[in-house]
Amino acid sequence: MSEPVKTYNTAVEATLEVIGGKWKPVILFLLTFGKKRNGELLRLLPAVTQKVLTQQLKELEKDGVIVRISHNTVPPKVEYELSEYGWSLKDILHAMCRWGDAHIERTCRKLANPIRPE
Amino acid sequence: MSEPVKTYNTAVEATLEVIGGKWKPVILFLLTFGKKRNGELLRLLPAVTQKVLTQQLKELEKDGVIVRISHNTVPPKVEYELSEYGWSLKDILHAMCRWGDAHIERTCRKLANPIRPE
DNA sequence: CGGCATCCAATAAGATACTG
DNA sequence: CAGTATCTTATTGGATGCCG
Repeated sequence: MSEPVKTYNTAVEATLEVIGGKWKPVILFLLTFGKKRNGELLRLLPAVTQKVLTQQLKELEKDGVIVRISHNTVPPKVEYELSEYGWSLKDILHAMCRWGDAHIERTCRKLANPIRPE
Repeated sequence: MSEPVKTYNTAVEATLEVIGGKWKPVILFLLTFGKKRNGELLRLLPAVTQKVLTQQLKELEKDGVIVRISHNTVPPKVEYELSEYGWSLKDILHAMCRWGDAHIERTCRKLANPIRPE
């Protein structure tokens, strides 16, 4: 009944298992600029629904790359932040950001509301 | 009828549009070790079917990061290689490989047939 | 060998309503 | 505010057979 030990053919596959979700790299990237609340993430990612966001956050938490901080207040306040382990993804995330910038330039597309550190 | 200009909220999204497919980073990573034939890729990625592989390769070609080389022989021979633009993804791919190595270590999983340069 | 077409199953995502 | 539950639709993926 216990999980069989997973094997991979390339190490890249192991990485994808953690950050391979459609929105995970973007969420993690946003968190490199600091803690974010659920509602903030929804505003920053207009194309993502509450359901999908919750799913992705739960998986990221289960994989130990983010931490969920629930303040017991009324109204509720929940914050998400990168865990120490999550910070080890910074190189990948920022490389993806740099490549994306160049790719947008190349394809004549646009950054609507470039998100940069506050 | 023409494609509207896409806009993004983060540059990371633009990157994901190119390498966001489930197998794309792995395929690209394998190609950093040199040209590969269709059949080779199928062998290296036992979990991927011909149909899915073909799809991913086509999209990568359309996005300009790989090149399809079709030799007009019998039997047919088709090779795929990184384009010059595709090589600009190297930093991301190798960062993903390094992180995956560490993650496998951390989670006590295994690399079945570690793929390294020939 | 490499790849396409078809059909069908599995999974992911959207809409809406409701709750502590 | 930050979710959950349920239902429905859309997208993705597997299996099989055929073709240049």
